[in-house]
Amino acid sequence: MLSVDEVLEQLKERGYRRTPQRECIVGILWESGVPLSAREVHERVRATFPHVSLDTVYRNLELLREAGLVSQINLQSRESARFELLKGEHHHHLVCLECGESVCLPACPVDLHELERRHAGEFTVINHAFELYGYCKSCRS
Amino acid sequence: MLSVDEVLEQLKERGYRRTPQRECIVGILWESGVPLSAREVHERVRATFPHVSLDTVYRNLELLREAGLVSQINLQSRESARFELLKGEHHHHLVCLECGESVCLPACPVDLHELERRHAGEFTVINHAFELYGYCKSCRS
DNA sequence: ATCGGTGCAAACCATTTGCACGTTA
DNA sequence: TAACGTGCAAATGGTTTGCACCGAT
Repeated sequence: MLSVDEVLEQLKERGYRRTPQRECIVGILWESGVPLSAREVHERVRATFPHVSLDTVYRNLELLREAGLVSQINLQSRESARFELLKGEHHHHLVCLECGESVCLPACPVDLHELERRHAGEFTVINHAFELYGYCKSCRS
Repeated sequence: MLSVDEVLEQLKERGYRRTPQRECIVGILWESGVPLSAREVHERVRATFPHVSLDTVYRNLELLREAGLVSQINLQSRESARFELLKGEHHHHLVCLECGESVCLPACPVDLHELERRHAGEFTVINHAFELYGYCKSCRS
């Protein structure tokens, strides 16, 4: 379970600098339990740094994604991508088709090693995505 | 396992008309084993109907998706969506991060009923998405 | 004769990029 | 002070929409 400082430390090890904007963006992602869109991150960052631009948010999210510290989620929805800080535990989400809110699934239902083994011949598996779609308590009427 | 005609028949039952463009788009999706982007569908349709517009392709793909006859796959990257005709069998894909090509997984690795049961209280599960990402034989060097 | 479907062009919207300046190491 | 990071504005690219005409039922 990584802390905000540990995340920033990992960035530093990769040669990235520590800036107030970057700290704030990581902090926002850290605090929020659920995946956020770039726009949502931007709005929250602006509460502290009103001058921060949306491009900076995008650039930092991309950078965090490349560093493997953030996962980007955009399967099967035409909406904007959502980003989540990976604090360590591997998991997936239940996504509400109505309000877009997402809930964490307690565990990964997939035996990745088994799948990797099965396809080792033709494919090198790097990553996977799994999402459940449906309606949350307040949206199913 | 649905045929092209059966797909068009299902559309008719929902009040949609049978047009040459629509027939052709369904035919293209049918022939292609792999998911295609809207642009790819457009290019292939144009081989037969040079005048067809990209918007028509999008409108028909959306219509087929709404009718539950096509599944939309958004790769974990920011590339364009891909669309696949559902001929009946439920399955998922292995997607190459380099060339974008996808391979069908033989089976669904998820016990959906189990998951539905587990979350029945707070969530009504409608659908799910699962994708493996990695590198295919020719792209991993 | 209707009303859905289509083509065209313009609009939209999330995301990306070029550039000049400010900041971190 | 040398890159890196940021803000701004403009570009990009996939997808959607308004509108007038065409064609299937």
